[in-house]
This record gives sequence, C-alpha cells and structure tokens, in this order.
Amino acid sequence: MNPQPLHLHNTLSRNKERFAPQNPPLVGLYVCGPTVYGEAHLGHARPYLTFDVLVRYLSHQGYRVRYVRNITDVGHLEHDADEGEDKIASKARLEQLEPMEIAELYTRSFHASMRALNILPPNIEPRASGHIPEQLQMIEELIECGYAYESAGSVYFDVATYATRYPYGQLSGRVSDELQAGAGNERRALEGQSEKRNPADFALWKKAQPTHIMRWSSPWSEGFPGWHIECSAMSRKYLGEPFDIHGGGMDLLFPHHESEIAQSQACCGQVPARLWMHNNMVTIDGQKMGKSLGNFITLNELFTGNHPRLSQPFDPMVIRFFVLQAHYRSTLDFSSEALQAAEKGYKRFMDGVGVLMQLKSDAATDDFEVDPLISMLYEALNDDLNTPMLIARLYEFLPQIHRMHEGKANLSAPSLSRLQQEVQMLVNNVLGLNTPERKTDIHLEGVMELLLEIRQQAKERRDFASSDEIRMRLESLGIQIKDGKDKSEWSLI
RNA sequence: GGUCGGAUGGCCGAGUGGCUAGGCAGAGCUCUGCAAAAGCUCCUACAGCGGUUCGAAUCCGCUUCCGACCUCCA
Repeated sequence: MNPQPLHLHNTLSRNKERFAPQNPPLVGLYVCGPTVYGEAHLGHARPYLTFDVLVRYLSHQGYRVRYVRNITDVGHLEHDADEGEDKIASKARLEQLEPMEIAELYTRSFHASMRALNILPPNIEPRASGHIPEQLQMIEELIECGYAYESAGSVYFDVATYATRYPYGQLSGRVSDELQAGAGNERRALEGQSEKRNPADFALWKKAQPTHIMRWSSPWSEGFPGWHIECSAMSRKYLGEPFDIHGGGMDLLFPHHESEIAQSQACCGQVPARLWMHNNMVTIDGQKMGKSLGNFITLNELFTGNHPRLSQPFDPMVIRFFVLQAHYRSTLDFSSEALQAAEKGYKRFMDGVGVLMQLKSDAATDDFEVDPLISMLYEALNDDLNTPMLIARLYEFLPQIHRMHEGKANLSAPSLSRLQQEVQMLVNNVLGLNTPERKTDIHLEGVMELLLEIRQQAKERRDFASSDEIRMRLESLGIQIKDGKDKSEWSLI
C-alpha cells in the first residue's frame, strides 16, 4: 500500500528523514502549546492543525501516539513590559480578574476553537502551573551539575559552561561565540541582564517583583519558572528522554527550543527529542501574524466574520482546508480573498468526495487502476506531510468521479469500495475534513417533499411565476432549491 | 550586523534537471423555462544577470527585493 515510508523534515539535520520511532508502535510527541493570556488567532491554529494531521496520520498508520501539548499559564514577560511584569498579571489588573481566571477563560476559548477546527485533543495537556515541583526538580539538577547558578534570587542557565562540553546552537545554527552578545544595532534593554554572568544565559527561575501576582516558593526566592523549563520538565515527565518528535512554530526555534535542548542535554546527557519539526508562519500583508505586531485575526473573528479585514464569516472547516492547502513549512499568506477562494474550492472538493461516497457499482471490471491512484495519495503524505499535494491529487481525480457518476467509467464493486474507504479515510480521518451533517427534522423533510411536489406541478403546467416564487421565498428562508433533470433537490444554506 | 529561509501565471499555492500541479478569479461551451449547481474547454508562470548541462523554474555564483529569528513571540 505505502510505496515509500513516511519521511519528515528534521530541523536538527535540515533534511527529510525516514520516520522511525524508537519503540514502535509507540510514538512520543510533544508540541509547544499556547500561552493562555489572549484569544487564539489564525497563527496559533497553524501548528495545532499541522500536528493534528501528523497525529491522525500516524494513528492511521497503526502507531500509538502519546501526544503531549502543554498549556502555559504561569505567565512570562510581556514584550514591552517595563520591569519583568508578568503577562497574565498585567492583564489581570486591567480586567480586575484573578490571573488564573484569565488563564482559565482563554484556555476554554482555546479548546472551543480547537474543537471547531476538528483538532483532536492531545492525550495529555499539562499545565505549567501544575508542574512547578517538576520544574524545581530539574532546576536543582542543573545547579548540581554545574550548569546553572543562582543570582539575586533568580537562577540562570550557564551557557558558557555548557558550551564547553556540548554544541550550543546546533538546532538554530547559531554560534555561541561572543559575537552575538555584542552584535545587533538595537539590543533591547532587558531586565535582569546585570544578574547574569553572560548575556546569553537564560532564566530558569525568576524572582518575582512585588507587583508580580503569580508566584511560587522555591529554594531561591518567591518567583516563577523561566520560559523554557516547563517544556523540558513536562516532556521528560510524560515522554521520557529522548522521545520521538518535538514540534512547534518556527519562531520558537531560538531561543526556546535551543534552550530546551541545552537544559535536557545538561541534565540527561542527550538531546530530548530525535526529530524536531517546525511549522512556518501565517503572514498577513507579507508579515508574520503575531500578538506583538497587533496584526492578528482571532479564530473567533474568523468564525463570526467580525473583523474589518473579513468580508464574511468562515466555516472552521474552510479555515482548516485553507491551512492544509499550503505545506506546513511554507509561509501562508492570509487574506479574505484567499479564504473565499478556499471556501469555494472546499465546497467543490467535498461535494466531489460526497459523490464518490454515493457511488454504487454493478460493473464486473475496472476501467482504470485504483492502486496507483491510492499510492499517489499516500506518496504525498509520506513526503513530509505534503497535504497540498494530497489535496491537489484528489482534485485531479474529481473528473473521474463525475465520469463514474454519469456512468461513463466503471469500477468493480471491490475496487470501488476500496477506493471509497481510502478516500474517506484520508479526507475525514487524516485531513480531518468533515462536513457536519445538518440535522433536519422529520417534519421539515415532509413539508419540503410536499412543497417540491407542488412546485413541480406548477412547472409542469408552465406556471413559472409560482415555481420561481417558491424558490425565491425558500431561499430567503435559508433553503436552496436546485432543479435537476426530472426532480429538484433542496438543501439548507 | 549575524543566522536561516523565501522570490512561481490576476490572486492563493505545489513541485521535479527534460514530460504544462492544483485551487480561486476570468473567457467560452454543455445542461436548463429561468436560476443555481455541475461538467467540459481555454488562460503555459517560475525576480534579474551570469555559469554548469544536450537540456534548468529546478544545480552553482552574483545582484535586487521580502520575511523569520537574534533571550521569554505559534
């Protein structure tokens, strides 16, 4: 069935590598989750969609995936914050809510958006706030090994010492030389720099300012964990080390993932994950869609159409289709027009798939070969999860489906049923595209049948005024009539 | 300044050293009382300049432009 095995691009080697988990059929996957201090936007959806397809495909291939995706709810520095102010704490004062209330609110909103996009929940969704002991433990280990030091109540990772034994910067291709510290024209004035031995050092534990609401006690100070340690601690707890795949957005490559590698390597002597996958950014007007740039469109705004850049609401499945029509390692440029194009394409695509599913066969022989076709579909996925290629090949097959529908081509019952199963599997289970069945109650069915019958009679006596009025008024009620050759069909808009 | 990645037809987006991805838009046609939908057909692009090659959008070099990252951003 699968002509060639699954290959995935590994950021660590910058090559496509054959996917081979350490302990098949088990696969350990960790993906960096959201920081829950704001509404999730389209940019956030991309990694979760990408890795959703990965998880679905791996499961489809018979792997048993343990998918861990964290919730960052301990709060980190605001981009423009003055003095190490906690993101969540600062928002809390604005809204007069408890920090954890905010985290909870946005966590729920995030979950709702993920559900709408048909993104399967991870197997474990650990919260950083629920894993403070694990993080403290890891920090202590790092201090014991001599890779971390305390300074004014905070604890920092000692990059210089680390770099004497391990290659720092192997993931991002960055050199750990002095060069980078002094380079750059507009270095940001960062809080806590003076406490560090080296500008490249990063925080494992931060002492909380008096204004800082979210805080936990530790051997060093009342404070909160550094940004990178939660992922290291939680992935180690639930997946062990090394685990198979670590994923996230490309913007996390440095410093986040580089730091994770350093922490784990210093602690456990090895790079935490064997395969590192990074999705590219969603752009808008050629620029990264991001919180700090303020150019983002939230998922809820997309679903409701409530944004100046949007001409209409978009079905979550259209968003999903739109994202999957680009390869995950390419940037994807957002525009309302592009989404509208995706919407139309999606409808035609799913209609075609629907026609295929309805087909029945009474033919004895095949007019074309099914196997090569199916192989082509899998080849696309196996080549680094090339969903746009998979979708394009399914599109190319659409005319053949219609030919069969018109009786111009035939497949034997076994071949047809195999094709139907495979396509359904790929479209629904792997790509995760579903047209939810519109629930129509039995009364409406009957009423519509009656109405269409009356309209048909009107048409037969060439009373087009009446038949057109019925069609028009139904349309204003949200019911669309399509006249076929000898009967009409109706559907909810 | 450094590291990395891009530049593909009106728009969105794949891709391979030779065989015109695909979608949307546009044009024409078929079907049709009219619509709608659907189907068929057409629209042959790869930033620029060199080089390698029998052949390059695809490999190499240079140029221009764009983006991501450079310590808490998916």
